[in-house]
Parts: sequence; C-alpha cells; structure tokens
Amino acid sequence: MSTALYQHINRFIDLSNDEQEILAPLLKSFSVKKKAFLLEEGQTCRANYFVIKGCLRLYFIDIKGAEQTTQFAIENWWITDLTSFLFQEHSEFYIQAAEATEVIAIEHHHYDEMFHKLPKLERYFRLILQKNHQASQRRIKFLYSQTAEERYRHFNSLFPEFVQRVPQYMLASYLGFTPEFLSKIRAKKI
Amino acid sequence: MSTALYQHINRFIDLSNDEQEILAPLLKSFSVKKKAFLLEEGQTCRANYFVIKGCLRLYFIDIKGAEQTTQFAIENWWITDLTSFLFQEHSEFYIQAAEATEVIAIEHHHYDEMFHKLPKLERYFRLILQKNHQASQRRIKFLYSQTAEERYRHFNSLFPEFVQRVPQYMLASYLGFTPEFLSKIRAKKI
DNA sequence: ATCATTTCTTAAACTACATTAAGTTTTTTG
DNA sequence: CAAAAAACTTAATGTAGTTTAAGAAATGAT
Repeated sequence: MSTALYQHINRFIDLSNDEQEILAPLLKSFSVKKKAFLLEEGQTCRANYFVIKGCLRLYFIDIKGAEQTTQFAIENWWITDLTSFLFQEHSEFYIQAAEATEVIAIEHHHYDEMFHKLPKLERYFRLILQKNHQASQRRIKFLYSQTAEERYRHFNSLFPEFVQRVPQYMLASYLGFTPEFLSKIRAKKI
Repeated sequence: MSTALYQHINRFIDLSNDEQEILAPLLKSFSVKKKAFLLEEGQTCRANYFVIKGCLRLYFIDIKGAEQTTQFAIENWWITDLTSFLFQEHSEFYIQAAEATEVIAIEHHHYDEMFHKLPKLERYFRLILQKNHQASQRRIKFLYSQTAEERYRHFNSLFPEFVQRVPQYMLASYLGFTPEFLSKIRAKKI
C-alpha cells in the first residue's frame, strides 16, 4: 500500500502506526489504465477515490450528447459522485482516468465502519470537505465573473502545467465552452 | 437561544444537555434586518452563520458591476465565505439578508475551540459539508446541462415557494442570466 | 394615503459563443 | 512503421442570451 495517503492524512491529523494498521484493511489500492472507467452512468458509485498518481475526471453526458467535465482530481485529491456513493443510488456521472492513474479506494461498505473504528478521521474528512467547499465557492465565482476567453487565460496562468496534461476537449468542457472555441482563442495570440 | 440548531445537530449526532451547555457560550444568536449585511467586500468574514428563520444570500459584484448571487441559505442551512472565514482573509463577497432573518453565528475565534471542546461536532460538520458538496455537484451539473430557460423552469418546478420569496433579480443571477431575460421567459407562457 | 424607491417589463440592436462540416495533425495500436 | 483512431483547427453561418433605455408596477416609508 502506498504511503501517500497516510502522509496526506498526517498533514491534517496525527495518525499513529496502530491506527494506520486499522485503516489499511479498509482500503484498496490499484491502477487504472488511461480511459478506463471507475464509474459509468447508470451504475452505483462504489467508492471514494484518492489519487496517488495520475488524473481522474468526473463528467456527464448532456442532452446534446456532449461530455461535460465537472471535476478533475490529480495527486492528493479525493473524487467521487458523492450522492451516488453515500446513498448507493444510480449515478448520472462517469469517472474516467484521464491518464494512467494509481488510486486508493474506500468502498461504501467500509466508509461508515472507518469512522466507527477511527473517529479521528471525522476531522480529516471534515477538513478535506472544507477544502472542497472552498474550491466550489471559488469555481462558481470564476464561472460567473468572466468571459470564456478570460476563464481560459486565467486558468492557464494558474495551472500552465495541468493545461498541458489533459486533452483540450476535456478542458474546454470544464471551463464551460466548446473545443472549437478554445481552438479559436489559442489561435488569436501566441 | 433558539433550539432550532440543537434540533438540527441532533438529526445527525447525539448531543447531550451537558454538551449543549458547553456549546451555548460559543454561539451568538441575533436578528438581521432585510437588506442588512453580515459581510461586505473587503471585510473579513467573522462567522459561519446558521439560518433559524429567513433567508441569507452570498453574492459578489462582477466586472460589469452586476451582483452575482452564488448561494442562498434558508432555514437550517449554514452559510459563509469559507476561505475568508477560515483564514481570516479579505473577502470578495457580500452576505446579505434577503428577508428579515434570525441567525446563529459561530465566530472564528470560537470555531477551533468548539471542535476542541466537542470533538463530536467534527462528525456533525463533516456530514453538513458532505451535504454541501452534494449540493455543489448537483448545481454544477444543473448549470452545465441546461439552457437558461430550462434552468428557470426546472428550478421553479422544484422550489415554487422559494421562487416567490426572493426578488427576481437575485434569482436571475443565481440561475446565471439577466433579470431582463427572466422577464422574457416568464412572459412567454403562463 | 402619498411619495420615493425598488423591482419588473418590453423591445430593438447587438455579440459572445455554438453549430456544422471538412480538413489537418497527433497519438495509439497492431 | 503503417493504418486507424483520437484530437485539434479553420471558417461560414446561426442563435441564445446581453445590453440599453424607457416606462410600468409593486413595495416601503412617513
């Protein structure tokens, strides 16, 4: 089992070796090939996923049949369709590997057990969810306050290396416009 | 002190009377007049607010000078600019009462203290933040998957009573279009 | 009740971005 | 390394939603 998750947890709380050993059997570690799916529309989301290395994305298919990416998760981020995961309902989302990715998964039937055995982790996940909430508030403001071109230039200036990592059509839908329009923007200037 | 918050907490965890008495001095309860502000741009967000009765909204002013509402909070919802609240940074948001509103506030200097004295509340806030995260995932999908008109009709069918409660210009910006366009949509059909 | 303020409506002109479709380049795979 | 598939570009045409501006209606204050 990779130590990346334990290191991440220890950035927020102190988890002893004994506690790590309690946690370990509740986790699964595995690799996902590029373009493989961890979740497809109509299925029930089985786990909450932590990215050790690589990149996952959450997307859905809109009425016109186009993929709309709503979230990316790179190293040290958690990703799931939370409603489907918590209530074991059918999902309207896909979770796909944008790159070959190593993940740690905590499955639904272990999720409550984890908090029962290690109440300390309530705090870790509260802090993670706070970060998620901050990211959501930032994202909504970002989407509402700028034009498509500004959003692209701003995102590109904040995360230039990430922009190179994913196909432009994924990025375009994440930023809220079409791949053709992104092409146009990029052609305008250097 | 209103019991609404304790009732809400007890929907998620068991909080004894003793524990309620530990919590009480960390909270402030007060009324906010319609249109009054709990936070203005440039200020630091002092508290996380729980709505007992009424309605608060979170908004910012975009480049064109227009108000963009990003969140509403009605009865039993928490609202804050989380980044400004947690790190005591200047905010780019306003929090305003859309109606005369009764709130309970937990101020920043009591927030960590609260978790220290009542670690049980880690779980309560983890669960609240999970609900927020679900709401964010739903909201992003909603914004990306429908036209402006569909968003209005869908929202109106889900929350007809809420649509009557707030001015249309607040709703329009929340749904991602102009008040003029909302007027146009409403004129089309009953 | 009356005046002031806020909110809502209407309509014409405008624009940012979508759509369509065809061609080009890059990446993947056997 | 060749063929297929995936990703990207270009350009013409189309449209959902914005802007502007003025008037009408509703709400609030005294």
